[in-house]
Amino acid sequence: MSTDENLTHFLPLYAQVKQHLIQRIVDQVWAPGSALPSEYKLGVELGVSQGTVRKALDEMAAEKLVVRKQGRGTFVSEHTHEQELFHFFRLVDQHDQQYVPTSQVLSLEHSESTEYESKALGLAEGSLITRISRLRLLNGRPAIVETISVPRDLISDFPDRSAMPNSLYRFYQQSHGISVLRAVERIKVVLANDNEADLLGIARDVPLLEVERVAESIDGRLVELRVSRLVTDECRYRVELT
Amino acid sequence: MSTDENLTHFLPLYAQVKQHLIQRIVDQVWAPGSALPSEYKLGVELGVSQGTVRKALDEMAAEKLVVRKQGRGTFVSEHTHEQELFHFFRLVDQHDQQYVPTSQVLSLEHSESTEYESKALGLAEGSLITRISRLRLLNGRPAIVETISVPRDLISDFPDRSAMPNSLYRFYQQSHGISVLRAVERIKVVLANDNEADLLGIARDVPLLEVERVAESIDGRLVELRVSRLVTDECRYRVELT
DNA sequence: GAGTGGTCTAGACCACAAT
DNA sequence: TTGTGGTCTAGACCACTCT
Repeated sequence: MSTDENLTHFLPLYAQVKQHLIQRIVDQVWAPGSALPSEYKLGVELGVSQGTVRKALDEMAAEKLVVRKQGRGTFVSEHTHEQELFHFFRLVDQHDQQYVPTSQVLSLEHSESTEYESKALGLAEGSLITRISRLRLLNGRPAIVETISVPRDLISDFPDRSAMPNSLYRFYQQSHGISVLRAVERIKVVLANDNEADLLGIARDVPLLEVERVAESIDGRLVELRVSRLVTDECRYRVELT
Repeated sequence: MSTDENLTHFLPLYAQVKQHLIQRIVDQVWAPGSALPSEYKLGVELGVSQGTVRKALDEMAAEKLVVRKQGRGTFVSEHTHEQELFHFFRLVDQHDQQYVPTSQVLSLEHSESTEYESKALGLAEGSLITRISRLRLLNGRPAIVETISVPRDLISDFPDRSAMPNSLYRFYQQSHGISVLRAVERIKVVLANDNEADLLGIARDVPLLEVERVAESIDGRLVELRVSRLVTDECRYRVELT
């Protein structure tokens, strides 16, 4: 990695180092949870100073691509129950306490994508997808009906209904090396249909909060469309703007 | 700023520098929009190296407390129309385009705080507040009814209804040196009351999205409670999780 | 040309974790 | 004791802005 390369790409050295390191994580040269070489070794290998490697790794740590532990090393991020819970699950009770949801799989089907799914996931219409429906409970009470659509060419071997893990992002990562690091959610109000009313123990046409989430993997692929519909009698969707 | 201070507080030098600089921004030694001294000058003044000042300023830039401009200097952040729009206003249309809302002040009253307001803003019940109601239009169509509650001891001189600026955060900053940098929003579903139905041109009991926002200033004071109720026929509340 | 932030380097020492 | 990341410094050079 020479300075000439810098002049060619008009990109600072540390940014080139960062891209290089990200590519190696994407390529699973270093798997989630494993340690990267030390800053000094990476510097020697890439022909830059330790300080330049440090700046690349600091930015990657800020983006949660890696976790740095003093005295131990730098590790590729992995999805833990805690992380997923506190990072992607935004429902809190009236005292701002996060819920620990449980899940009950209602159905798992293979199908062709609808127009809506295709558009959201950037697929050709009629692509093969897997569609999972879940009922989620907060404090043991049915509160969320959720439909998850995943392209079959990304994940083709979901476990049986009975063995489906509560934390899907961890499953994607551990079984397929797909790390969800980013998501966009769009929220609106809808009315419960008969099925949702039945599952949630409410009347038809009761208004629900709909959260539509598109999840993106570390290399930019759209992994999942998740539409959650929930009763906000007791819970709130919480966002911090900073 | 000696190293001994570091040993006393068990805080890295750059973090002490950062706290010091933040305090000077809070105290309006450097007003929003004005330039800080150069890294080198600050280093000399505080008795640390330029690199240590740089690390402090880099973190402050990441937190949007300051803006750094190559070749020009480092400036205290100020609320611009653009910033406020793209940072705090999360409503988009069906093509993910942000709206540019307009506002119409419905009422401005001075009052004692309700239990709800007191709790949200951390006030003693019955504290003096100013309460503003606005109707906000998206693409010229009424879409949001908003009630804003502000402690009178923070802002006591709101302009008349007719002169009320569309961008309140800019007003807080320019007139009172109060910079809103952080907010927490909680979202739920509610039903339109008669007044809301009337203003929004919908029927009573149509479900609305309610966004409750508590805004916090740079020094941690709770500046504003804002409850917005909106029709999500066409718009969506958009969040990026990263 | 002078002044600013941005990048890159090299080296010293500290704090922490494992052996 | 060894190896890791964390902090701090000093100095060089680059890129940008203004006058």
